[in-house]
Amino acid sequence: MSDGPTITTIAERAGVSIASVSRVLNGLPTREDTVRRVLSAADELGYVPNSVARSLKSRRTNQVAFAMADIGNPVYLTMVREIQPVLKAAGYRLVLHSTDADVAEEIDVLRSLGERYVDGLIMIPLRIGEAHLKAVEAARAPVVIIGSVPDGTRVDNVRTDSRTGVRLALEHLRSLGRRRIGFVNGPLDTVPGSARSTAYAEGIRELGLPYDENLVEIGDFYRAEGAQAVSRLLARAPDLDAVLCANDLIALGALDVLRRAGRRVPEDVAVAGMDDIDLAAVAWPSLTSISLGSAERGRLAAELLLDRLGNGDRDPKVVTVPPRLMVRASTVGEETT
Amino acid sequence: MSDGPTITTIAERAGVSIASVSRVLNGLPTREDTVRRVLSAADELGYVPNSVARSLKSRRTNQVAFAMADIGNPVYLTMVREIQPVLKAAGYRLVLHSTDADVAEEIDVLRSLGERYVDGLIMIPLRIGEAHLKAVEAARAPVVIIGSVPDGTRVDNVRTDSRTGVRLALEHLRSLGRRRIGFVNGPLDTVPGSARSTAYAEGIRELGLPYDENLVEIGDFYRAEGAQAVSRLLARAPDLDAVLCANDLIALGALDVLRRAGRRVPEDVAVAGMDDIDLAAVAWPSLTSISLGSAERGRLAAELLLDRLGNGDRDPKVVTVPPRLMVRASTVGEETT
DNA sequence: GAGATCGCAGTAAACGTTTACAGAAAGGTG
DNA sequence: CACCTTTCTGTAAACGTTTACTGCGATCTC
Repeated sequence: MSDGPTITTIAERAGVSIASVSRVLNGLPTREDTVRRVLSAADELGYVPNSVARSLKSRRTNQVAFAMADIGNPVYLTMVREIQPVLKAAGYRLVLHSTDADVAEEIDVLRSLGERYVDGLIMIPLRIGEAHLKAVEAARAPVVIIGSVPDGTRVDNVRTDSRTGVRLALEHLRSLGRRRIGFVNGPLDTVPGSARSTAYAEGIRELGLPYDENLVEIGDFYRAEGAQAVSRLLARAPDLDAVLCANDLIALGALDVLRRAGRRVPEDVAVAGMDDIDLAAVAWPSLTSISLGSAERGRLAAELLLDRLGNGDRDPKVVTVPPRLMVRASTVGEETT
Repeated sequence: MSDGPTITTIAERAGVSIASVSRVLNGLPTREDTVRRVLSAADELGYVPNSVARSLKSRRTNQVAFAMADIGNPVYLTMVREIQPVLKAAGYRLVLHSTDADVAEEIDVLRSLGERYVDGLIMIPLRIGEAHLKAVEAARAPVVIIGSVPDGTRVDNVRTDSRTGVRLALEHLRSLGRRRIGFVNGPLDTVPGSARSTAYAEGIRELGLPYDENLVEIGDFYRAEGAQAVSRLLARAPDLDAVLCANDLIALGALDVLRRAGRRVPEDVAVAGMDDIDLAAVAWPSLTSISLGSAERGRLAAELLLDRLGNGDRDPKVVTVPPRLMVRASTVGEETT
């Protein structure tokens, strides 16, 4: 593990200057004979260029960071899986940050862009407040935010339309004849939580159904917390005939709770989730879900960032991925599987 | 997005030399007055130190890489989730590599350590051949391998004992009275595939059962491929009363296939998997599995690497995580859930 | 054959830090 | 008061690259 060879080592062995070595290695025009000597010296020494030195000079690191709350969340995982190959193909490495949805940590990631250890950042904050927006605008490297930012914020942005998503789900449930449609949400101070809350209230009214606050329960976007919230909901509104869950993890918890409570899905209670995670298709019964295009959002974010890296000062772009209804057994029964 | 301030900028503003700035920022003894001037200049300018320059000088990047086949695999995901906080607490960032189990890519990751963009690497190769071992020994930065390497290889190594794991599972199934125990494996040229294949043959004999090659089927370590393999197995050995799957994804596929085939689990066919992924506990029926301590292996690998980074030339360590049997409904029925 | 042109290679500066070394100012000692 | 410490600061080199500039020998042009 001795110190590796540098261009200086090569230059000495090949009997040329370090400038020539650099030129050869970068494919700049050089005399045939010099090229040969340098290349064979580099080869014999097992030379590998030092990327740190190169970065210092070139001011590019060929690294991009992705920051999300927790890679255990299937949605973020899906995004990582899409983002990575796109970046890799473009010659970038991926640095992963888990922020535990902690605002201070997220701000810190933005601040740390000043260290210049990455060329850009893709971030998906659960909550977006003033502090975020200020930090984003002050960021020292290009940033792409996944999740709606206020209009006018000068940052590349990939969004989905969870309002329409909720509406799609509600219409689907209503079209199956359901009238007592419960809603299990995550925290209201999160971006998706607040959007989906509003959308549920609106959607219910548009369908001509009465808004009953007993049909709404708030937990968190995880399976266990979701399951508890569903239990509470079931206690408060035992007559419900459908449950819309603000994400699929909650919905999976709901399937469990309903099964244990002896309710048949979908005969007694139809269940729909959101995000269309991989698990939705393989759960039992398979889960009807609103796809919010996680994979596509990830890919688009990566592409937006690459585009921005190649072209520093174009205007910020906003890309919206439309939600799609994925109908499966948890609302319409097995026959369609 | 103008170029950020450097210590030179600060030095000018504070009217001192760059050396003083550096000393103040690193907390070296300095006159009170100088400290104040430098700090306030740094503060006003929003200075953030350039980590690339720092790395070049210090020869440390505070980055560590983790390379695995595919982060979509729950086992690797679990490891990432364990590794990340350990590294973060020690001040390291995580660089993620997905190699798609491609040997050339894995070798390339090892080679790229010469670029010195990370201080160390944790790698989990699916196959380990001569080329790997050579590349590992030649690596220009500390490496920890998760997965058994041949004895004598000079590298830190975290292993599990899948042989014992398979035996635990077989004994469990036998103790439940099962005699026709099928085995669905992944490719034999992989490290786990070959180990588990041998272990199954041995284990069956030790239980005094006849080895029947009709009870063995090979697919791949994924759910879909596993399901197909289970279908084939079921066709060849319709009388089986238990299936051991070489990982949990295969086992989840098995649950599906058996349900569609009208076999009750576990009454007609008991199913056991390996890895004890999160999903095993929440599947329906919940899945009996051999835990191979993925989380623990990840954590140990990170700790080994940190230890090595702090202490370059201790002898390589080998740590083994013992397998544990997690009994759930897919072998013993619902009552224990 | 003299001067212009060209292809190539070497010197040196730069990227933004850290740090060895030397020098200056201030204080203490005889 | 001369000298020795001590404390602080500045100069400069170094980390490993890339690249602007300069210079040299060879080829071309008339």
